[in-house]
Amino acid sequence: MNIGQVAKRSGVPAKTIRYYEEIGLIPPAGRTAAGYRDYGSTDVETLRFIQRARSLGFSVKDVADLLALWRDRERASADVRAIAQDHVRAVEAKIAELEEMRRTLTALVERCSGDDRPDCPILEGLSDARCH
Amino acid sequence: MNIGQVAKRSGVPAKTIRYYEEIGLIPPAGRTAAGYRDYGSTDVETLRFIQRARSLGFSVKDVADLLALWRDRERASADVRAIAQDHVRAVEAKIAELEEMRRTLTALVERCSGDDRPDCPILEGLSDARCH
DNA sequence: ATCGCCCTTCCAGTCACTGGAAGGTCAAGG
DNA sequence: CCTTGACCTTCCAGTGACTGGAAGGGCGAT
Repeated sequence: MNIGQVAKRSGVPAKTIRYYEEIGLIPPAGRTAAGYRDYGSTDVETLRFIQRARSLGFSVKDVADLLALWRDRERASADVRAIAQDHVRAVEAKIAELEEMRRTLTALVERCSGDDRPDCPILEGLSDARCH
Repeated sequence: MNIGQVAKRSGVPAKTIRYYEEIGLIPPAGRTAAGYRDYGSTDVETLRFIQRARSLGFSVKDVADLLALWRDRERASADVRAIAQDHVRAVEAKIAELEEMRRTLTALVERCSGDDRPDCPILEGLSDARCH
C-alpha cells in the first residue's frame, strides 16, 4: 500500500506519516523497488491508534509510551492509566486556565460599547489590570 | 533603566523583551554609551499592557493590533471590541474542544482497573474508537 | 509519448519564546 | 588598582508538531 492510501485509511496526512517515521514514532517502512514506502494493514491500525491518541491531546512522547504499552502483551494496565490520568489533569488545568481567560475577556467585552468613539474599557482593562 | 529593571517591573523576561524588539512589537530601545538598552516608565507601561494581553491569550499579532489602537487616540472602540470578541470565540472553541477530550478521557480512565493485569479499556478505546 | 497524479528528499517556516556560549560593563569590596 | 559577581550584549540553536513548497522521479491510462 502506498503512503497516500495509508493516509486516507488512517486519517494521518502523508507528510505527517513521514514525519513520524523520521522522529522514530513508527519504524521505517519497507520500500518497493522504486523506493516508494510500502505499508500493510497493521501499519494502518498503528496510525489510527496514533491519530486517536493525538486527537485526545496526548503529546507525541505520550503516544510513544502508549504505543509501547499497546504492543506489550505483559503490560500492567496501571501504567496506561497513569499516563491517561496525568493527561486528564493537564487537560483540566488547561480548561481552568481558559475559563479564567474567558471570564475576564467577557467582562471586558461586555463593558465596551463598540461604537465609533475611542472610549474603550477593554484597552483600559489591559493598561490598568483593574479587571482583577 | 536597564532591561533587568524593566523585566522585573513589567513581568516580561529580559529575553522576551529583546525578542519583542527584534520582531518589531516594540520599537528599538535607546542605548547608553556602553550599548545597554535604556528604558523609561512609558516602556514599562507598554510592556505591562503586552504582558496582560498575552496572559489573556491574545496572539502577538493581536497584541500588535491592540497596541496600535491603544496608542491611537482617534480609534473606534468597535475595532478593539471586534478583536476581543473574535478572541473570546476562539477561547470558547478551545474550551469546547478540551471539554470533549476530557469527557472521552475520563470515561476511558474510569473503565480501567489500573492494576497489574494487561487488560486495559484505555488501549482498547484507542485502537477501536468504540468510545465514540 | 504524454498527461496527471503519485511518490521521493530536502529545506524552510510556523509560534512564541527559551537556553546557552562568548564576551563586554559596572559597582562594590579588599 | 584589581578582582568578583551580577549585569549587559550578540548570535546561534532548539522546542513541538507539523506544514508548505521546490525539484526531481515513477506509474497507469490514453
